[in-house]
Amino acid sequence: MTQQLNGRKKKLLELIVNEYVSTAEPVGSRTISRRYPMGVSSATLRNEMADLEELGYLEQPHTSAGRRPTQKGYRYYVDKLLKTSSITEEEEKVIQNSLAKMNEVEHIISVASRVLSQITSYTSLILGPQFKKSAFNQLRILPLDDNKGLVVMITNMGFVKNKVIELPRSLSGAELQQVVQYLNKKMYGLTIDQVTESLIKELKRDLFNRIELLEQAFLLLEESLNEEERARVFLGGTTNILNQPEFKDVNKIKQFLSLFEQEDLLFNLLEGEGDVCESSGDVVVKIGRENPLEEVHECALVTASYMIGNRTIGKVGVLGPTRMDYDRVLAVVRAITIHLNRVLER
Amino acid sequence: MTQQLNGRKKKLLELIVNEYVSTAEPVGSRTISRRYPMGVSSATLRNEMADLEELGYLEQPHTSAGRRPTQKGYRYYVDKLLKTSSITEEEEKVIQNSLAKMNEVEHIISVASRVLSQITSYTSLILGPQFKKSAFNQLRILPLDDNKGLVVMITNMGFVKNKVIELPRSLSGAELQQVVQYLNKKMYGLTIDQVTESLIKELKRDLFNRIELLEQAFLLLEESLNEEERARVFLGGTTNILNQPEFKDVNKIKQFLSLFEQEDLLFNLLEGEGDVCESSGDVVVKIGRENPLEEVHECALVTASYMIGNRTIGKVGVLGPTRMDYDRVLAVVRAITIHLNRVLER
DNA sequence: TTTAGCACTCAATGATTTAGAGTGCTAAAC
DNA sequence: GTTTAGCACTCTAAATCATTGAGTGCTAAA
Repeated sequence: MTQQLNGRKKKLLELIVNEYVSTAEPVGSRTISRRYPMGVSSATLRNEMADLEELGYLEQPHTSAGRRPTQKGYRYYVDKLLKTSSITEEEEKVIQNSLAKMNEVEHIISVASRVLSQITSYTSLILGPQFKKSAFNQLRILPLDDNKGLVVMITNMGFVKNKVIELPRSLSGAELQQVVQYLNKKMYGLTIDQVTESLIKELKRDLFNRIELLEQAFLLLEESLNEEERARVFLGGTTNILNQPEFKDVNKIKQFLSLFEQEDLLFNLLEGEGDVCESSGDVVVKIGRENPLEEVHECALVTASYMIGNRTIGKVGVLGPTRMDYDRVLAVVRAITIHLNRVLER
Repeated sequence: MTQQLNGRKKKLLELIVNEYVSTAEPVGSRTISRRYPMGVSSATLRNEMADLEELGYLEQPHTSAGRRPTQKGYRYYVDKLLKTSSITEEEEKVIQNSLAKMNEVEHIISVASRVLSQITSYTSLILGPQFKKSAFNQLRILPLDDNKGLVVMITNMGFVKNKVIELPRSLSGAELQQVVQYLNKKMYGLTIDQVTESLIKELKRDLFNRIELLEQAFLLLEESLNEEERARVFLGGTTNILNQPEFKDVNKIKQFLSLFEQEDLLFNLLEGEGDVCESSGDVVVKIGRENPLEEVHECALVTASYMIGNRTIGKVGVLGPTRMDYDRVLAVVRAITIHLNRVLER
């Protein structure tokens, strides 16, 4: 389908994309020949542009206007024409400095998200570390006073989850230890994902005679499964899109912004993709309708995974108009991901 | 300054506010006399309206337009004319049902915020429980393995904060217990607010010979002081304002929405006020420029405090245009607060 | 004090015009 | 065969102008 374009057409498409990205105005043959002398006249370019339109890479808003890239045009640009550039040293420094001092994971990520949106001036989304993908390490019950205790669950990735429960007096310390030991043995090494309801039922059965006493301790487990179903999505620069001329219509703005209030959609946006095609663990670009979600049909999404050790635990993304500075965004996303990996390694 | 208005003027102002609130159009004498027959002609109303304008309660966008309430007009309406109504049974049910099942505090509040914005169709803000206002209860160090431990800090309001630290092997279990015991004794009953840097320094001095070993444990304390400086602000319906005709200008939208990305501003908005005047712990209304923050000069903010026990731990608020349905919003905020108090009581 | 009547104001709406950027096509030039 | 100059044509965006109608303020009579 996607034919090979001759050199001049490639160059032309590239110029048009660049020009349109920076001006947001449909670009005409005249503009190109004036601004980027290619040794041919505007008439020639006109012919070439008509060809590119026929091939589906360009479109006209109306007959007597210049042309702008279609989704297919952007796709070709990203796949074939993009030269991987890198970010400026200054930007590099900004990233490094902002992430350097932080300790807490959530904090790091929220800062990363802010930096990402600032540098790109688009909207950033970062899918936080997913508790459920980390492996169970141990469970402790820490007596607080006569009838209260703190259940603490720790995962191999350093997540800690806890809950204050009431401890029936009738339970001796020794018994408690036994139960805890048993649970630890059974669950060690499983990811939280794998602690299914059926496993919990099984555990309960095994501990039949002590169930009621520890009903509340189990609550922690169950809540971990349900409530934390979706990791938090960290947003930055949600209003940046308002600077884009294509979003001057209030209804579009509304549709776009209300997306950010639906964390489940955001989660799917980030998590739902990257399925197979994410070969090298590198950056993925989804343009316009390539994304099933209607709200982003006029947007492009650039994502990458970040990891602790060799395990992917979340995603970094930038969402902007399809008329996006892909070159730059790709570089920034790549850089942020690398820094995030480094910092999270501790 | 604020003179007494005669009965008819009061009634008229009330009608105008109501009418303007529901239509968003400046209301003219004719409209009023047609829609709400008061036994007098439009000419009479015209005179009365001219008076109200002179007194500063009404204004005209331009000479030949109807009139709309000024900030002063709204203030008079809220202070003198508002009849406290209550919410519908259905709304009552919605609130009750949404909040009933939840356990975790954060979750409760985030749901409350969503419900609040849904019912009012304005933007809701809830200032989450403030860790720093709860009192220190105890600190524990829980050994994880040979060289790691989990520091757990628990407050009287059931907040738990923790951090994984490295434990130097050279520290014996008994020594550790001693240190922990000492810290507990020193800090018991203080609010986190009161654990100042100077106190930490003092503690460090007392434990001089063991400082280095526990440097990291102190980190938890220090982070508690700094990072969690501000409690989280939970938002709901941030895009609801886009449905309001007075916010059809993209720049206004931008200014308004970018407020929501600055948590510190939101924090001040909610916390900074309610200072003294909040006599009965009841609902507070701030209209337009009564609020120092420029971004909300065309908005009204309705807030109330919620509490655990008899201690205020956070605030509930609704932010909308000054042309707000005060009657309804006050009722809803009141209701939400009551339910929140009840649910948080556990 | 109230009201009818009337002249006047002004934003909003819609029609009309104009200007300019850009296209497609043709015929000549390379 | 490609490229180019020239030209007629198209269509939007901006500017101008006229119209409409809701609403006011004022005056004089009830």
